[in-house]
Amino acid sequence: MPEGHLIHRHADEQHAALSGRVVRAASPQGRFDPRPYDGRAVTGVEAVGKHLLYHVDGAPAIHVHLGMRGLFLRHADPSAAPKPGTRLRLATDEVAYDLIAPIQCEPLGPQALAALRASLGPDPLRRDAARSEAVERLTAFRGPVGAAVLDQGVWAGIGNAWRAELLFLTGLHPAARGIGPDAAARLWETATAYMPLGRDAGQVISDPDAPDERWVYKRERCRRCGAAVRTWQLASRTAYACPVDQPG
DNA sequence: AGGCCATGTCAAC
DNA sequence: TTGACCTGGCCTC
Repeated sequence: MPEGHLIHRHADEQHAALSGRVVRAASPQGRFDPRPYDGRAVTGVEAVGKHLLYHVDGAPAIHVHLGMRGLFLRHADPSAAPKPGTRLRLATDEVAYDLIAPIQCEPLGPQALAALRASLGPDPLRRDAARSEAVERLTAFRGPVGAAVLDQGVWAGIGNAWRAELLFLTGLHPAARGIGPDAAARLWETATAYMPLGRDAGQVISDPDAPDERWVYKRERCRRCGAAVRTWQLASRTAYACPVDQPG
């Protein structure tokens, strides 16, 4: 379930395991050329929204996007055989990470890297995200707030589950338009408060006292008031809202 | 065993 | 607007 919180979790874990180490790189599937990376030192792994970036000494960065189905398999024994479909394996003497079914795994030079960063809005999980810019980009969006938060150029890292839960927690209806700076700031505060909990727990957390529960996402009834949750398509994804707690 | 859907995104029609 | 990506989880048979 790769929304931003899980991408950051992968980045944190792999940064700790790979950064400062020389790695073996391989592509059992054959759709990525590992040669520029094999035997080189990883200098950092970071997440920007839902994108992962591997910085490698003397080689272009590796840009990975998991999409909906991509996943990592971690092998505590780096001599373990990878699945045949493994796009990329990065391994040290201690651990191997196998990348399966990403929508993107490509080398990225400095210019393309800068373009990628420029295309993304502030990420609630990054320290360098500025609240003022987050408010500006959200209030400037022409369209419903439920489409704005899924637009990675507005805010980066939010997916469908976080959209549903963050809008609920802020009391905003996904179809609401013309969100003002106060509401935008409250939504941003909610995102920066909850998404780190989700990163640390490895799942969406919208109630710290009930980490496995959701308020409206994929629910028949609102967990707070019991009203029937409304669902409809918004920005090509299923939107969820409580008609009582998220009035029009 | 097999069908369908999913937390995402983009290129091709 | 649809297909690709080509996995995993859940459901039905």
